[in-house]
Amino acid sequence: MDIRELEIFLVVADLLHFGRASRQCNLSPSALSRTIQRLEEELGQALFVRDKRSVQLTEVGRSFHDYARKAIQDYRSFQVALGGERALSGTLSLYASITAVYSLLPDLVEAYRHAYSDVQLELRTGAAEEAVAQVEAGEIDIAVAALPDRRGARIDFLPIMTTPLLFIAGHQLVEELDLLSRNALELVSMPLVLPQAGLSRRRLDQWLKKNRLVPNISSEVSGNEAIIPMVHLGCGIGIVPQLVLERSPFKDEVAVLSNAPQLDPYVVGLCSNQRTLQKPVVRAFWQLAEQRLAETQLHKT
Amino acid sequence: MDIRELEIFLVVADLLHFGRASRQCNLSPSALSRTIQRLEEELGQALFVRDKRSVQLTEVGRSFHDYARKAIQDYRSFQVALGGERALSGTLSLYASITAVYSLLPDLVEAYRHAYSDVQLELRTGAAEEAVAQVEAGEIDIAVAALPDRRGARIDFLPIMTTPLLFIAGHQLVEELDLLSRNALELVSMPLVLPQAGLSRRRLDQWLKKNRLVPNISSEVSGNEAIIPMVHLGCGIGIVPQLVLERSPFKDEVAVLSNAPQLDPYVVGLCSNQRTLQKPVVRAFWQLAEQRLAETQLHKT
DNA sequence: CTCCATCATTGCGATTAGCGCAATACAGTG
DNA sequence: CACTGTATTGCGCTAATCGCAATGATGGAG
Repeated sequence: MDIRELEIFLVVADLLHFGRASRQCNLSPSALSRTIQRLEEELGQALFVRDKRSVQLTEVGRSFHDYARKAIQDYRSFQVALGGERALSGTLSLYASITAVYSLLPDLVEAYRHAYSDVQLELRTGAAEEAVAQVEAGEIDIAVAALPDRRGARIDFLPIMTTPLLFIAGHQLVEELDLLSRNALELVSMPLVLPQAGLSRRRLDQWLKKNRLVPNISSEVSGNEAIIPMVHLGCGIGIVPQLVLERSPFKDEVAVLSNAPQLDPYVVGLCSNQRTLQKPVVRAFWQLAEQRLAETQLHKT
Repeated sequence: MDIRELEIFLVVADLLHFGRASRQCNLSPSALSRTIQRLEEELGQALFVRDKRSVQLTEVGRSFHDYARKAIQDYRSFQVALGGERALSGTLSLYASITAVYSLLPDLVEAYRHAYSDVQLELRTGAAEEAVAQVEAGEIDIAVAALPDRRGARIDFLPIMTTPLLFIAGHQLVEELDLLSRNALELVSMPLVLPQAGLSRRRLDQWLKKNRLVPNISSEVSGNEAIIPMVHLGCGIGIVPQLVLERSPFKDEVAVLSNAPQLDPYVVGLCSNQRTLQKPVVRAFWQLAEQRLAETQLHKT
């Protein structure tokens, strides 16, 4: 009977759907199922009736829902009261992909430093791919990076913004190959400049596989930022997140191909493992981000 | 942050002594120390000041004490409310040594059946030694037996009563060897009837070792109950818990040797492992026993 | 002053619990 | 009847937790 298990229960009780709940909790379906089983065994009462097709709360489940909400509430209040007593101190280690350093980080870090000036910050930059691994290993408290498709265990993500994946080409190449009048399938047969690995590469590979195409790769580079100069040099068509393009000094030297395949957008956000996320210094950063996110959402509507 | 960890914290906060707290929690000192460390890390604040010679609560520790007590209270209330909604049902498996079946069990079982008549009881009897093993293996919910000196991990005990270990001999033997006028050291040099294993055997072995004596074992039997007839037959001096002697049909046929070594008394009580003790059916039995125990204590005073 | 007892902590090996993956069971659908 | 969607279960693996033994530090006894 753990705070985390209570939270998991609340999600299931809210959604009444194990699969969706498991995704929301960043948990495999089996783990979620067994978590609920554990709770039910510990209480000696069933919390849900699984009706082969639907999930409903039992009477006991409803009582437990009240209890769980209150218990979590109490715990959070206590944590807040604790934070009020003493200013946070310690070290917060951040890891950010270059993409993220340009976009999200300044805002967040400024706000954090303003609120918790006693916390010493440690910022490391590197490839987005590495970020998740660092978080999993506990080397880093929070990574600010693109969210991978597949999430490891005990990792929490906080999506902050999305940015579309754009196909770009140098102006000269656009004219040479008459790129603007071609359809998506034709475009991806042109010479491509791709990252060796990473999310956008996987997205393209998925799309190619779905359409049974083999890419014509003119060059592979590491890192999204490096793609843009390569494209500028006319090596081929590149794929970059809009966010990266906007911050690039070459952004006016390349053209965006609007007649390109629609890949799923890049999602950028925070990434931390659930264990270190318990640390107050870390949780504060996370909650600050959530807060700013909520404000932004409100602002939009 | 687990209910159990909160309880552990409360014990430490109450006793302000890690060693004693660890014994009260049936935990090794190291495990207890690390449990507190975990809590402190999770909260990001120290709960105790370890002053090289004394342990004191910090300010945060006092707040946490309030929180923990309330959280446990809430949980217990919820469990009670749960129990109120539906009568307990299921199976409770008990294991009792013969000694215990005669003494403690009738009271407890009757009270339990009266309170929770829907629970199906399963009673197995056997050697006291085996009881703890069965509990550890999870084969049995609760054992009613003598408490072993060394307790395994994750096992909870509830001492209910103590009974002294008595040296007994057949009347004929008392006269033959003039037992009543001999001192303790001489007595244990006489032929002895001992259980092959078990607590009373270990107690005697300890005493012998301390006094650098080698026993003169006339016969070894299994089980305390069997000792009495053997003693009655004049095989030698036996050692039995008073409780066993009282219930024995031979109790008038043997004499108690008051001039014998004083061994630590037998402690009889409940034994369960902390995991199955979470099951409501099991916890109910345990709490019922605690309740009756408290009433008895009150009665005495 | 030295030796010893006490007490919290830490290193280490072993055990347990919790997770993800893949397979399974089962009901509704095209 | 194949197929999809959904919860569960078998299994291997990793991480958490425990007990034992050693450590370090401290105050009291001889």
